[in-house]
Amino acid sequence: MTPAVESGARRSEQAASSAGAAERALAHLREMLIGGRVAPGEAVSLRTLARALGLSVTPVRSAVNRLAAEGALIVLPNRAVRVPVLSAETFREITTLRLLLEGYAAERAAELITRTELQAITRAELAFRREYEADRPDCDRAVQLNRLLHFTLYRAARMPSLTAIIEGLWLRIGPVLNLDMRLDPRRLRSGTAVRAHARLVSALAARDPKRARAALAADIRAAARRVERLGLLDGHASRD
Amino acid sequence: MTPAVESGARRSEQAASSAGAAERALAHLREMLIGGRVAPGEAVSLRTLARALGLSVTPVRSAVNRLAAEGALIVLPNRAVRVPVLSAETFREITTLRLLLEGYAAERAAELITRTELQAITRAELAFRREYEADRPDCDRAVQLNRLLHFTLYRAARMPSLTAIIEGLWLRIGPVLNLDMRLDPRRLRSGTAVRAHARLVSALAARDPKRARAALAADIRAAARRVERLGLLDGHASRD
DNA sequence: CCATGATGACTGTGATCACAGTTTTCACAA
DNA sequence: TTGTGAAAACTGTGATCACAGTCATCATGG
Repeated sequence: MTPAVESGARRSEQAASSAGAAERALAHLREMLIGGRVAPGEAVSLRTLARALGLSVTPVRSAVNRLAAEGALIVLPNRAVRVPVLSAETFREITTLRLLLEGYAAERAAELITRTELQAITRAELAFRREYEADRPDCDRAVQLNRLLHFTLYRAARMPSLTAIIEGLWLRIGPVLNLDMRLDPRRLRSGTAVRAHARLVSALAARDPKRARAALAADIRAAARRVERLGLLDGHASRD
Repeated sequence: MTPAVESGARRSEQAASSAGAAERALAHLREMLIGGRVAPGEAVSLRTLARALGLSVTPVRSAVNRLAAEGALIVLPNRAVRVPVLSAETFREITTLRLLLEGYAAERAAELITRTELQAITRAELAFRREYEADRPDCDRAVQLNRLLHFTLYRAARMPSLTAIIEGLWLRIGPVLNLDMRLDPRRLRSGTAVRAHARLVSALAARDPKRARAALAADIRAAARRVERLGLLDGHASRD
């Protein structure tokens, strides 16, 4: 695999994931982005990342290129790679697309969802609510649960390509959404989000497409409003 | 740039496009795919392609990876790269998404389109119709005009991310759509397509979103019906 | 004539290096 | 202290090579 004597590469850590190195780098970056563990505007270095993952630059570059193609990363004219800072305009466009696509997915899911899937969503909703009602909520876990809830819903629509497109959108808004969630002192979101989630679950149980869509739309719109209000976008009215 | 004495690489052909090598490879592949110049199931070799383009495998691999990420190419378990053969199911899913997304774009475009853009679309429509009414229609040109017509429409919706997503869908169905158009002895398509295009232009001129969407939907549905009827999909009822 | 096995030409992947920039840093002078 | 400039350390990119695996070809033995 390595022409030289596998000098710098860690073979020991390879056992962590049996997949290819490029896939591992991609998964890592995706997790960073949609988990909001990187801030918008932050620089990403191929070599640094490669060293951190115990890989060479080749698979890392492959992953970065893919993400850049989806708009989840940008390469500046300098060719430097950064996490993009969304303009208000771009953010609104993505929100519109989310309403269209995730709304459609919710409608279909309401018709096609299985009992098992509904149970999974219900469990996620419960855990999410509990996390936010806790004294010291764990942001990482809440983000993860929110994602689980949404994507089991989307997968229930039985349209893999649609799910993939939605994932692409989440990848782009992940940093701002979760930057927000981290900055948020307490539960600016939880109120509306928890309510919307509850309505969603109830609509799914009733197999009511319209209500499912409405509930999801409320969730999306609330999150969007919050982000815009906090001024995390490029038209930065960040007060301080 | 090249560590060795730039042995195999052609520096002479580089003047063709000033962009990076990876971008050139990507553009080439995209053109092949959405132009339908490669057949579904056809194999793609990195080294062969690199040699054809006068590049090394690195930029070609980058391009292939991106396309594979979008589903426009697939890597088999053998790791061999091929143009995917769409299953009927996948094709129907993409058609559904096209109706949703391109339909939405058409609605917005009907409201936002400028006079210049409308003129461009009108011109494309005229040229497209003439091409099909010709004695010996030029398939390549017809495909190109069709694409021009659709995408100036989508761009008129002023949602770059939406346009990008639609491009991704076209990339995946390009091979079958145009394989069809090449196989098609004459104008199975032209009738409905030309009619739909005409209705589209008229709706745009009237700035009527609903009619624009309906006309576009008719176009998409007609193309989908044709592909399914010809049995170009994975549930291959290919008679011979 | 057909089955079979070995060899050789392919496949993509990953590591490494050379390169051309850009950015940062840091020393030196005004 | 502040400007200025040179150098060093970084940035991504592309080419090349070593590798492991698959596939096809073809010779050989039945």
